[in-house]
Amino acid sequence: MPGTDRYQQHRAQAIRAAASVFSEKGFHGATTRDIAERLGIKQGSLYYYFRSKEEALEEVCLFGIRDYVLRMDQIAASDQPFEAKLMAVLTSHLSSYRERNEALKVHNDERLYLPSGKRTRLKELGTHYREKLEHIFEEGVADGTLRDSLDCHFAAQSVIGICNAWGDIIVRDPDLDMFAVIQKCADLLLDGFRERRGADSAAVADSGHG
Amino acid sequence: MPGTDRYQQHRAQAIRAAASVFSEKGFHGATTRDIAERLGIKQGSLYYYFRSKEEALEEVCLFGIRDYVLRMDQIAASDQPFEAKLMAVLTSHLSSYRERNEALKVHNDERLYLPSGKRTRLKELGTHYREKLEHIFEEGVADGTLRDSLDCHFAAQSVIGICNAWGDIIVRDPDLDMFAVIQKCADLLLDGFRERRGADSAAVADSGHG
Amino acid sequence: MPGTDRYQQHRAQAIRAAASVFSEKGFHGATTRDIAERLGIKQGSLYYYFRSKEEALEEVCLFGIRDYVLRMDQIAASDQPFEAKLMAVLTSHLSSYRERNEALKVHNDERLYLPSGKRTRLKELGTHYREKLEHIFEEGVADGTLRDSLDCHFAAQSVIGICNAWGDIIVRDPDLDMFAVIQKCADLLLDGFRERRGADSAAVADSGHG
Amino acid sequence: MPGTDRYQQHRAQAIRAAASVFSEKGFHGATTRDIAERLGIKQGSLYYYFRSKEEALEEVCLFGIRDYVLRMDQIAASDQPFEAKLMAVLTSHLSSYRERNEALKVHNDERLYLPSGKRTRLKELGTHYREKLEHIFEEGVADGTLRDSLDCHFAAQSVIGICNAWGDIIVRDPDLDMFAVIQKCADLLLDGFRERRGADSAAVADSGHG
DNA sequence: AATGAATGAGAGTTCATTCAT
DNA sequence: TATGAATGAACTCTCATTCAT
Repeated sequence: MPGTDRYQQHRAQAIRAAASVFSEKGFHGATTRDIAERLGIKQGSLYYYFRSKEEALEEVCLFGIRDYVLRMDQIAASDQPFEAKLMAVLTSHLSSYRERNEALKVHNDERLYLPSGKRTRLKELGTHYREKLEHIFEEGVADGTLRDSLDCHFAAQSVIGICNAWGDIIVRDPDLDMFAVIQKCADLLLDGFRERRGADSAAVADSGHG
Repeated sequence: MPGTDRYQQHRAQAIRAAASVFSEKGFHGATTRDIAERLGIKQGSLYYYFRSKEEALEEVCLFGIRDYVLRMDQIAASDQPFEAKLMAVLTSHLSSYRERNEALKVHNDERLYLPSGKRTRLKELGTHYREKLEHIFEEGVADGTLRDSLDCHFAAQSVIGICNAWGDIIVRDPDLDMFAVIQKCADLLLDGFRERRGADSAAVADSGHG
Repeated sequence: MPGTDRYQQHRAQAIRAAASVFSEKGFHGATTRDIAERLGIKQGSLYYYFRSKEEALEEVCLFGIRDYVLRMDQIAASDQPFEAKLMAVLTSHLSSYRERNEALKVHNDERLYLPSGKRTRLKELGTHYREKLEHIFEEGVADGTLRDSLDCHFAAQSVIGICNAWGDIIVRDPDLDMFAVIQKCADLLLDGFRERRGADSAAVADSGHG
Repeated sequence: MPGTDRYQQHRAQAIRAAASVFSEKGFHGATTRDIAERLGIKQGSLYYYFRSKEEALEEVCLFGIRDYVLRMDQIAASDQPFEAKLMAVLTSHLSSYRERNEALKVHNDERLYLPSGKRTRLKELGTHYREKLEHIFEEGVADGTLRDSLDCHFAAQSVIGICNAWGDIIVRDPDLDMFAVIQKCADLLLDGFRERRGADSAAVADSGHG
């Protein structure tokens, strides 16, 4: 009997189990038995929670970006300088991976295996995320923090790309210092790798390093 | 299965067909029948060219990074300033994707499905690539082009990450202007997004970017 | 796959079906579909009872010699004169075939197709059987029933060989009088085919050797 | 161009190769590629010598019993006492195995996989062999060498059974002393295992044993 | 006289899914 | 709420066979 509170709790566990298995073996490489085993139930019982393996993937993907998008909304709505928002975005994105929120990885790598019909909601959320991020960049340009010439679409995509790349590495290497990575990403995104020849550049380059 | 020239030619075509299918559907999502069909032969005949589906994946992955690593060697060995080398790396990496070399994407996304034994050669090549790239960054630091404080390992990983992220986008959107992307990536990596406040920043910002 | 009673019962039926099919067509000539059909289930369902066709063969072979060896133990432990034990052995062995225990035939003809690792248990049981039989012969020699010069190893192998040969014939010809065969085998094994002439027979027996 | 002498020679080699492979792996377990490899030619080329794998089996079986039956004819036609003929039969049969005439083993174990139509010739030859052997026994009874009560059909079958059983063992154990086995088989068949209680019997039982 | 290349049928096996209990 | 049992479709892979060369 769905609708129950307990049912929803169990279902959430099922989604997490599916996320874990999908992220390890990929959607097609994972079996419903794998998922059931991780949950501690039998294969057939899984269908009490999902109508199909595909629905499981759908739920995992949604779960993966839901709070991730939510946090972006919060960050975007907050009243901080650009640099702080960027840090918040990086932290939110990368700690998603570290908190074993394997669902995000699944969303990134496996969502294409959903039929396009079931992908629209995800696409909307993804677009929403990118647009918010773009908007943050636009604000940065407007208030003079960022270069006038900046292509904010490019910037947003690049941030997402870097975060996902480092996210994958972080997931695979639990000893990696996530906050160091976040810091270095922020430096890269703000100032790049090149040495500043001007007098004041040192102060800028230093700011915020632990 | 001789080392005939014709045989090797056909086999190369088979590898390309496999790359194409794997990149579209993933290793587990793709069927040997898919590959055979793309090649215009019957399913069973594939096994004239590969001992197994897994061997096909192996060959695709190797094919995917072979010349990619080769080009990196050439770039690293060349006698150019850092900025030029960076541009060359970005161009090589991203045009790998544009040239429909789907094998690179497959290498990135699917190589983990190979048994670890068959992955060592790939790992070596990948490490070699990253080390060469790191070395380019180290030279950049040494000659004063890059910040002293730069973590070259981080830098190399980030470049690879950004390239793969944009590579995926490029593969999916054939109308995207690849050279514009390359240019913007170079700008990001060199100078970041932040506005230069100092007097001299103009000189830096100028170099050839629109 | 629990240790349920019902499950074990069904599995036993599956083993018997496999025995029947293997004995008819040989291991490689039989298909899993054949076995499933004889069981009245669909091909894929067989794998609920066996992990592989090979495991089915293994189980059949074990089933084929298990009680056969057991009966030998009982006979060997019994307190009867040699002739009675011999009769019991022949009866046990041949009626194994008549009782449509096709598993024994499978064990004899197909066990070599098992990987050597899975054959050790069978080898042990087979050796055990032969040794018990040898021991019966040794007792026969010791109590004066059998010739002093008898090679008991040869004798045991020969009994097994004759039984298997007649067993094959018996399986194929259901009208054959099994007890007549048993009797004649006993006669052969005890006294051979030659006429007893009394005093002078020795001269004849010599001719033709070495 | 069949009919040539060279062709027939090559074909004979092909038959022997097939015999070797079939005896090792069974008819269904062997592949045409296996046979071709043993011959040193390529898979497709085998069809220059056989219309089908089945025809290969047919030829092997025929080859396996042809000279075996021939030798039986010679033995049966010869003018020797029963004991000598028996020895000749045993020697002929068992040395067939030792001479790596794997074809005989194939005939025994695999002929049932031929369609019954193609089996008639074999059946005739087999029957012929058994009848000749039976006839030898009948002569032995007639001349008083063998018991009056002997079932000659049973006797012939038993001889064949024992020979095949020991033949299998001999094939697998190249160190086994074949002539010792022949001698012991002869003893068994003539006099059985039981001790003779008559005064002179000791001499008989001893004769010929090393 | 032999082979490279291909084929198609069928093998064993896996797996998402169903359903009575 | 969960499971044991079964299914059928699909998959990877093998193999006897063919045929142009």
